[in-house]
Amino acid sequence: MSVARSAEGTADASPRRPTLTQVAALAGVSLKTASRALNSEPNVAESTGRRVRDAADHLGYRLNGIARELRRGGTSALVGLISGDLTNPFYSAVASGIERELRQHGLQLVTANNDEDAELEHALIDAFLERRVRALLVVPSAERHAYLAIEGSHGVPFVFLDRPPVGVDADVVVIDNAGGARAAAEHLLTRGHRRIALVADLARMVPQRGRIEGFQQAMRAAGNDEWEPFLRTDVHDVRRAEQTVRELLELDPAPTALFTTNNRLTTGALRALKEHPDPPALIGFDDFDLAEVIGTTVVAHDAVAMGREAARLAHERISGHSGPARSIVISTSIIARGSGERPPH
Amino acid sequence: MSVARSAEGTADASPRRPTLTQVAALAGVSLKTASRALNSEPNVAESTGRRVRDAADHLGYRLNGIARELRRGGTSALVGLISGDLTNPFYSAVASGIERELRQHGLQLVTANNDEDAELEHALIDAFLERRVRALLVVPSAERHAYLAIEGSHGVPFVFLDRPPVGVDADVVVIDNAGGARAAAEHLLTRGHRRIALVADLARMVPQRGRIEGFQQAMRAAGNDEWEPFLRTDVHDVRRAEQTVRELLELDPAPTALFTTNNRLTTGALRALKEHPDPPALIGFDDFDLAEVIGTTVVAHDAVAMGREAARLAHERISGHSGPARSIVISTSIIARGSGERPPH
DNA sequence: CCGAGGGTCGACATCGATGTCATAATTGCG
DNA sequence: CGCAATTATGACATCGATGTCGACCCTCGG
Repeated sequence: MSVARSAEGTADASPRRPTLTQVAALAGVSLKTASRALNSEPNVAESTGRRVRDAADHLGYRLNGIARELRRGGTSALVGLISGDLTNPFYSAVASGIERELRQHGLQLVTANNDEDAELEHALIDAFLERRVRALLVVPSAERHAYLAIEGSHGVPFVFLDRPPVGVDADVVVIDNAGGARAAAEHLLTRGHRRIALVADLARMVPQRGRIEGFQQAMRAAGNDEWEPFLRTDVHDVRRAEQTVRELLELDPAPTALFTTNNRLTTGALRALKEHPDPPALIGFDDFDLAEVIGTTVVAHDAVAMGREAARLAHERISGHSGPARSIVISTSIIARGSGERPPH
Repeated sequence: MSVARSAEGTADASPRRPTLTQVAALAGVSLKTASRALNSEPNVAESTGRRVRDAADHLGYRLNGIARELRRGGTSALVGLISGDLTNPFYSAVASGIERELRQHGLQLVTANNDEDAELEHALIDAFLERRVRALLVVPSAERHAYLAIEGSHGVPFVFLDRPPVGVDADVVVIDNAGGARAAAEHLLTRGHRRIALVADLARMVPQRGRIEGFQQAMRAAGNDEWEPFLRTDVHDVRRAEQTVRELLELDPAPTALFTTNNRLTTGALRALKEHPDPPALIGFDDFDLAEVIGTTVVAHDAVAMGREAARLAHERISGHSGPARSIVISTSIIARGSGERPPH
C-alpha cells in the first residue's frame, strides 16, 4: 500500500499568485526591503512601508508559507494525527482536544485515518514525516513500531494515544482501562450479579486487553467464576455486538448483567435490549451523548482531555523538552444512570 | 484576533535531518544523481542506484517535502477544512467524508475549528492560504465572505458546506433544509397535529432559516396557524433546548408535537421528555446513532456524503475544472421510529 | 569640519529539493 | 571503423522567502 506523495494536478490557466519580488518591483524597492516592510521589521521608512503595503494589497499578495518554512529550517508548523475514523466519537473527541491545544501554540492539525490498517498507518507516518510535521500523534493500529526508532533520534517527537507503542520508547497517554473495568465489575458484583457477560472488541488491542483483564481480576478477587461461559471477545462492530448480546440472552441460564467494553459494543447491546421485557443490567465503557436520556450506566473518561494532554506533551517536546518518555493516565469514573443498577433475577 | 503564523520553537539539540546533499556525498555521486536515483528516474546505472539507496538508508534520509513543494510550484498537497467543533457529530461526519475522498487523490486534510467565530474564521482562512493549501472547504460562520473574492481569481478553489457563502460565487454543498423541514411538518400534520412547536437554533444561520421556512410553508399550505405561539428560535445549546421544551410543555394548551431543527436541540428535547408521562410527538433534524434505540423519528441526511461531495468538487477544481459555481443538494428522508408517529391528544 | 553612529536600503547567499542543459562514456548501425 | 544516438552523470539556475553584510546618507558631538 502506498500513499501518494504528491497530488496530481494540472490546471493553471489561473493567474499565478504574485511573489514578493513583484510587490517589490511595483513599490519600487528591493526584495529585501519589501520583506522587511511586510514583516514589520525595524528600519523601514514610514513612506516606504506604506508604498510596499499598498503594492501588496493591490496585487493581492500573500506570503508563501512554504518558502518561508524552507528558509526557516525546513520544518512546518503542522502536527499530524493518525487515528481511526472520525465518525467514531472517541476519535473525534480526541481530535478536538488536540486541535484546541495546538491552536494555542500556533500549530495546526493534519488528520489522517489509518482505517485500522497497520500498513496504511506506516505509509501515513512516512508521508507526514516527509511533510516535516513538528510532531506526530498516533492512535496506533500497528502491532509494532520499531521502525520508528530511528525517528526519535532525528527529533520528531511522537506521542501515542490510547494504545502504547510497541518497540519504541515514546510519550503516551492512555486510559485507566483496567481500573475502569474493575470498577464496573465491582459495581455489578456489589449488586449481587454473578453471571456477568463480558462483550469485548478485538482482544489483540491493548486497551481491550486491559479492560478484559481488569474485569477478570475483579471477578477473581470476588471468587466468582460463573461469568466465564459469558465471555465474548473479538466483537468488532455494532451489528455483531447486537447479535452477540441476543445470543447471550437466549442462553439458559442467561447472564443477569452485561459489560460492554467500548461505545460501539454498547450501542449494539442497547439495540439488542431495546424491547427486552426484562433486560439485564448493563454497563458500557465510554460515555456517550444520550446515555443520560437512555439511562445507561457507563465507565466515563475524558477523551477531549486525552487529546489535550497528548498535544501538550507534543508541544513540550517541540519546545525542546528532552527526557525520558512520559506516560499519562486518564482516569475513569462510573456514572450510574440506572442500567447498571438493575438487580439480578 | 490573530492566528500565529509560525510555531514558536527552540529545541534542537537534536541532530539535524540529513539532506540529499549528504546522501550524495556519502554515495560519492552528485546531488542530481542522488535525486534521480531516489525518484526512480530513468538513466541511472543499477550500481549507482543501489549505492545511493544504501547511503540514504544508512543516514535515515527522508525527503524534505517542503523543499520539493517549493520547487514544484509553491503549492502543497494539503486541503484545509474550517468547521465547527469536531465533537459535534455533524462536523466529524463531514470531516470523515472529506478525508476519505481526499486520500484517494493523494491530498491531505488539515482541520481547524472556527469556534463559530467570524473573525477567527477569517484569520484561519488567511493562515491556510499562506500555507498554500490546494483548496479550502469551509462550513462558514461568518456572515460575509466578500473578502474572498480576490482569492478565486488567484486560483485557490473554495467549497462551502452546509451554509452558502455570502458575497462570493463558489461551489457549495447544502442539505435540502426546507424540503426536510416541510416533510417533517407534513408528517406531523398528517397525523392530526395542529399545535406543533418549532424549536430552532440561531435564526441568522441560513440552514436554520431554511428549516424554519420550510416548516412555515407546510403550515401555511395546510392552513394551520395554531403553531405560531410555539415558535422558539435562537436556542443554541443542549441545556437551553431542554429548558425551552420544558417550558413549552407547561403551556396551556400545550403543543402536541415538537420539531427540533438540529441534533443538539433534539438531544435537549429528549432530556426534557425523558420522564414525561405523556410525551408529545417529536421529530428531529439530523439522524444520530442511538435514534433507533430511543425510537426517535428524524429527518435524516448523509453528512459523510456531504463531505465526500465537497471534496470531490474541490478536487475537480484542483485538477483544472473551471466553470460556473456548482451547487449540490443533499437530500433528506424521514425515518419513522415511533416518536414522530404519536397521535395528538 | 571631521568622524562616529544610526537609520535605510540593496546585493547576494541560502534553505533543500528539481529542471535544464552540457558533457563524457557507450552503444548501435551502416 | 566512424559517426550518430543513447546512456550516465554533473554543473548550475531556480522555486520564494529570509539572513548577512556592506553602502550610503544623515545627524550630532567635539
